[in-house]
Amino acid sequence: MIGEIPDVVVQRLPRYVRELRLLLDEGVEVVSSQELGTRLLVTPAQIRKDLNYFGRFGKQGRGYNVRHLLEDLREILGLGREWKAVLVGMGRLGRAVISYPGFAPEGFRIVGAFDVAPEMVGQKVAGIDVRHLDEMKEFVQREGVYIGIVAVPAEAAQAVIDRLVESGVRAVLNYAPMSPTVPPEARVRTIDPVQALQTMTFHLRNLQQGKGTTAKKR
Amino acid sequence: MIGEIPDVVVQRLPRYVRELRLLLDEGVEVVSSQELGTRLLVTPAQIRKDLNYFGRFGKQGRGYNVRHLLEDLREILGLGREWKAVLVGMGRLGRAVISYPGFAPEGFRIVGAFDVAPEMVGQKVAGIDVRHLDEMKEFVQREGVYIGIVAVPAEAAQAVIDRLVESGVRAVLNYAPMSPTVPPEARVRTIDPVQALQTMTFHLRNLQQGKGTTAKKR
DNA sequence: CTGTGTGAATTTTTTCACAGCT
DNA sequence: AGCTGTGAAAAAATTCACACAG
Repeated sequence: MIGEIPDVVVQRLPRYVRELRLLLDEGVEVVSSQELGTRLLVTPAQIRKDLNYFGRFGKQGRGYNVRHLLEDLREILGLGREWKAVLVGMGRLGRAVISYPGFAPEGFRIVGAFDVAPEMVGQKVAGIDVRHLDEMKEFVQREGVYIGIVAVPAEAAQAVIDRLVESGVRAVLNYAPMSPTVPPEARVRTIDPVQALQTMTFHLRNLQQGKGTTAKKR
Repeated sequence: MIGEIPDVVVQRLPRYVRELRLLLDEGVEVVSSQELGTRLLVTPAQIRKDLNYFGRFGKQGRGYNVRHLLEDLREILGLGREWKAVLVGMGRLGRAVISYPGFAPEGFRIVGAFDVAPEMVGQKVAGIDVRHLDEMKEFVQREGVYIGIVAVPAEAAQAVIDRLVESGVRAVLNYAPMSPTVPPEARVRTIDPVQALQTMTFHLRNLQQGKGTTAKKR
């Protein structure tokens, strides 16, 4: 039923979902590709094409029913259920991630935390027991976890990702600043704020240096 | 001199930079597009095409000098200097960002922090004074800051971004889960781990719900 | 020989434009 | 009349393939 969907299309769907929820909260019942596109800075044709990969959700002359389209897209993205995740790496970054309140409302629940540092293992962070990495495989398989979040130093990340995938994890959210590889049965996405900044400085490179700490006031 | 570079090319350059530094640290002096491509999961032709937008860095029959290519790419990306940044939003996320040790080694220094909450303003976090948002514009202009980092709730983010750009900021790193818009003189990039997860669940959607006892093998 | 630089070919992605449903 | 769904056209990105430099 769903054929081969270009990845670039899948990447856009979550943005549609989020905007549709805003529209729903605003009490909007029907939206045109035009209006949705304006709000998301996407062309109407692209929205229609994207949605068309999955079915015919619109009513000609009218637009899309916000509630139904939202529900359908959530279903398509597999968001109609809760997803368990494990987090590896309980350093500063890992602790920030496990305390981040943005995952749960979207159905992502961190159910296990792992590290190798003896001083971390056995602790409880944000209500979750920190276990030794060696217990991870058993845990992942017992709990049926398919998502892993990696917050270890870059040097250790590939090995951790390998172990996650070997344990049964099929989707990895990587916070380590490196380019990981995974076997074809798994996916990985890297969150890297520094790289995001570095792509923008390209366009800024001829701007003036700001005043340094020793600069005189003007 | 540098013509119109496709954005998709610029996005890849920081990855090349990072891999080249690793190679340099390993003592590798020369690398082929083949070898670099293998390490980054990119085709050799793509690497050669990308680099070609900026000049001829390679030696035929030999490859690219790691040190020189690294330096040249850093210069192209504007990474040969320190960039000041301001952070807006000192909630849980903002405090994690300001304490994140990954920015400074790459030349991004957070020099100012802003919030509107009276209980935050006046505090010092990670050695940086938290000021009221109303002081931001003056600060940004006095210090010559071109980068803003946004860690406020989604509802407030667009207004904050508008104020940043109006203050003179030209690049915004947005941590709020929303789709911001900026005028053409500025750039914005959004860091959104939830969306990253949501693009991956699409491929996982037919996996079993996991609960210990009903684990299934294949 | 090896591996770059680069036009040409191919593939992918986006946009156009309009028939047809409501 | 308004707006979707969708082929066709256009644009963009990627890959091919090879002349040629070291």
